[in-house]
Amino acid sequence: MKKRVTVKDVARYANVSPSTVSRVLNGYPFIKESTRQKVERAIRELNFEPDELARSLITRKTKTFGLVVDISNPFFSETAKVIINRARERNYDILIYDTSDDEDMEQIARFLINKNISGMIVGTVERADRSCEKLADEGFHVVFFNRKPDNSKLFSVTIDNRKASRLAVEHLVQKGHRRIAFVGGLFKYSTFFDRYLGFLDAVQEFGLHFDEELLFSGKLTSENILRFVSDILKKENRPTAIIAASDLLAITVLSAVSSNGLKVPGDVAVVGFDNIDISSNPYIGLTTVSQQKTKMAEIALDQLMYIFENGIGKDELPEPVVLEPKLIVRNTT
Amino acid sequence: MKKRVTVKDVARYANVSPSTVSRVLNGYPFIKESTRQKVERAIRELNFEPDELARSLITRKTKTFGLVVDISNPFFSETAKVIINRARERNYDILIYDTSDDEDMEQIARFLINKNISGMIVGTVERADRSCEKLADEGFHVVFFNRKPDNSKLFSVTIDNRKASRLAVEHLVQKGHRRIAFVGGLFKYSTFFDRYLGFLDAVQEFGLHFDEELLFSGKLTSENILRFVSDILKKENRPTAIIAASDLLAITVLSAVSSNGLKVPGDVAVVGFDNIDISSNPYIGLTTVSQQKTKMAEIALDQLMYIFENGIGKDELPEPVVLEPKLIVRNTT
DNA sequence: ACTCATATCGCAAACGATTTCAATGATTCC
DNA sequence: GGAATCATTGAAATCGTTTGCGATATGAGT
Repeated sequence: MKKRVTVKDVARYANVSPSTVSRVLNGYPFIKESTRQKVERAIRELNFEPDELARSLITRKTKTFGLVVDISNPFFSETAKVIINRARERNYDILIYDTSDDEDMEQIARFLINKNISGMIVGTVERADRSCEKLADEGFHVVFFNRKPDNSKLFSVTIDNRKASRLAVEHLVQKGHRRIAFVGGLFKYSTFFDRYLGFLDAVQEFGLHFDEELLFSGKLTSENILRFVSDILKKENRPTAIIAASDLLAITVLSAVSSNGLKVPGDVAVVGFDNIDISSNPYIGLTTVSQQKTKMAEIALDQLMYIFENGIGKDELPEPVVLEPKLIVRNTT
Repeated sequence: MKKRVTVKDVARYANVSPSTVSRVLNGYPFIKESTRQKVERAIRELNFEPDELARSLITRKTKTFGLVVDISNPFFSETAKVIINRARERNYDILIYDTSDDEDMEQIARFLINKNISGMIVGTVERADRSCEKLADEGFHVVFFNRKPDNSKLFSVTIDNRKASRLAVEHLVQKGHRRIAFVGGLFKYSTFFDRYLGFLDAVQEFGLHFDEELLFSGKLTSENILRFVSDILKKENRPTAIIAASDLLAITVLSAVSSNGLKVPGDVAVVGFDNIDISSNPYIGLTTVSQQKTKMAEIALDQLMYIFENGIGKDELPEPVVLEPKLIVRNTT
């Protein structure tokens, strides 16, 4: 059981008081250059690392952020990887709060605050109600990731989902498709809703016929999707392409298509969103609109760290970041 | 900014000293029943929750465990979900340590110990060297999950991988297959090695011809696998079935098969291991040997919590748990 | 009644940092 | 040259618990 080296030890070694050591540690401005050096040298030579526990006990904050996602969803586990590793490099910890269904954001925040956690990155959760804004006053910061809080001043990083959809349609139109179905998620999620809007945009832009019946937006169970796709494929003028609002959905669509005896992409083209890892597996080879998930993850974390470390002026609202979607063409179109 | 209620408040309210409150909190035996009741009532009425930070500062341990896995691998993100949620119910936290490649176990442990973390569940990492055993003396406990430490006294929960392989072969033999290929991972991982051994067992048991050339065990890149599968499928007496040592591998195998113009399961049958979520997607419909991942996750966590809370006697080694594999037949066989 | 063991509990010192307050020394200003 | 200012540091309190030690009370044993 090795002995811990504390600020006291450093202080004694450097011939100063513990307070001074602490000040050096925290970048307090009024320290004589020479003593700063002494202290820093002592820190180095004694191999001192401040005890975050003791530190947190008094400052009432930890270098830990919550990551609120559905961790078994590949899109999120893949981005979580990025966030976790980047956080580790910077000596922060990430606590994953797993949530599949919609939970009350404020309740989640309370849970994290109780653990003295300093902020959270929210990926799931229905929609950002304004309750989160107040939390900033308590020193708890919230950034949105992949979802755009409507009507709120909180920071978010997303892709331009509307444009993303347009990209998908454009690609299909170029391939000669005119009847395109859209399998969307629940519209209360901004992501899905925006993708739907973009779809409508494009339908109009390219002068396609809009058919209410080629649109699905219910609960995303396998059965629902299989049934819907089967139904539309049995119509006399069936669609020749299907856009699914996520890769996971798209894969289910693929199965519905082939179980109806049709070929992809010959009879029906399919495109998804997100570009999760499995989509690039040659067996799937899904054409998809990429989210730039790595970049998105990095920005979300960086922003959170920034406002945590520097605070946030009353009026300087961080501009939401909107990334460009990118079409990745593979074998399903 | 609400005021925190502390043991002091509780003490005053119950008319005892803080020490007594603390003792009640920790189940100290010599407390008069009547005062225990008083204190408990005070705790309830004041809605007191002990500050884990302060607690940890002095006890030098946290109610946090590390989970060492490759979090973007579906098998692990799916089990992580189980572990995280179960931990949360019990008021424990999970810190994910993401690692794709082999890192030194002891170094990871040191990292976690520095954060006052009390133990870890190890899912990845090449193999458990004995260095982890010493850590128990420092109060840091290690349990293995999905990997069996060879030659070590540490706790582990796995499935009977050897039997799992046998199950797969048996199933294929029943379907009339006699020439079966095996795509395994690196043998330094106990999981993969055991699956290989089970394969050999079964080859012998069912009197199959063993052909060195139908065996792959190199680095698991997509290219390697595609090439290998293509090669063996081009032979004049090609295998009629392929076993892949994980579902992810199996899906890649599927693509290799179809890109060689062969049909699954008509021309070639394929079976995987793990039963990750995507495998049940009808488009994949992979026949696989299930790991009982949920149960495995639960046991690992429970065991870790148990030895953390009750300590571990010098000589009572916890028996490793080995779960039964279960064959799940879908459309690839 | 007088030990003595055994419950039961409170005091005060930890744990390892931060932070307020005041003291000191140096510098500047008139 | 004395007052005022400002940079620089240390002493001590604090954060919210746990815990070693000692004090008291209680009851058993003789």
